[in-house]
Amino acid sequence: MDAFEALADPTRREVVRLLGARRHRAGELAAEAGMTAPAMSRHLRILLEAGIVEDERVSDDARVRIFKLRPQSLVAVQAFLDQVHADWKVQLQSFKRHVEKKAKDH
Amino acid sequence: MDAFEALADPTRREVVRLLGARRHRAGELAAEAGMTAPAMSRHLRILLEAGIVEDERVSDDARVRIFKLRPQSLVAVQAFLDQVHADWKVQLQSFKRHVEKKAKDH
DNA sequence: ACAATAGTTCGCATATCGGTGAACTATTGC
DNA sequence: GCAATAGTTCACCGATATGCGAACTATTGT
Repeated sequence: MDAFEALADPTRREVVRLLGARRHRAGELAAEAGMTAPAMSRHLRILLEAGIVEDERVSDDARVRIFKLRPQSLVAVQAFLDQVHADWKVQLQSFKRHVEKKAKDH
Repeated sequence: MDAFEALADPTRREVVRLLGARRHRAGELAAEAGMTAPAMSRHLRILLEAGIVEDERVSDDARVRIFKLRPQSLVAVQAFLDQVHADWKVQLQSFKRHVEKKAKDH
């Protein structure tokens, strides 16, 4: 599942927002999202597979799993927006030239 | 369907890219995407409902429907990325301060 | 050894997605 | 009037997403 599909779900976007601010444990994320642990666990797996988050087990308690954001995973999304935006500017310029040419011809 | 869900599908992202460069007719988009007209028609409806594209019928042939991009619809996506990025920078700063404090204490 | 805790995996139910072909509407051109 | 064209809508199908509860694994603490 790629980044776009991963971000299509509101719960996963909320997770990304939370992890942008600080690291969270799986249980914290489930509680914050008002969701059962199994449901959150699957969302986290999807985010892991998309490379959007990574997990760590550095805690003194080996049961807990700490998730953090991999911001570099969002460059693909940003690149998409940038490309569309760049092309759109070209399209606008083209339209502008068209209008100016028409005004000049008349 | 919001912008994130609309952009989750690769076909619809391709449509957005194409419309970033220039306007297209529905049939052109179907052909470009290698897809039947009905399938593209539904994608376009989803993009319309998400406010990502708009259609026009200004052609001399009233059968054709011309689609163009509404770039302002992508600000929500950009805003999401910006927020995450901003929070992440704060998190990094916080981590940096933490490390510096630790180095100073020792 | 045992209870409690953190999290994942497994089945299941429901809903939606995305594709196709067939049928339909509307417009164009002869 | 009629065939061709542009596009949409409908019925259907297979695949997948998301939620839940139950069961399981692993770790902790007593």
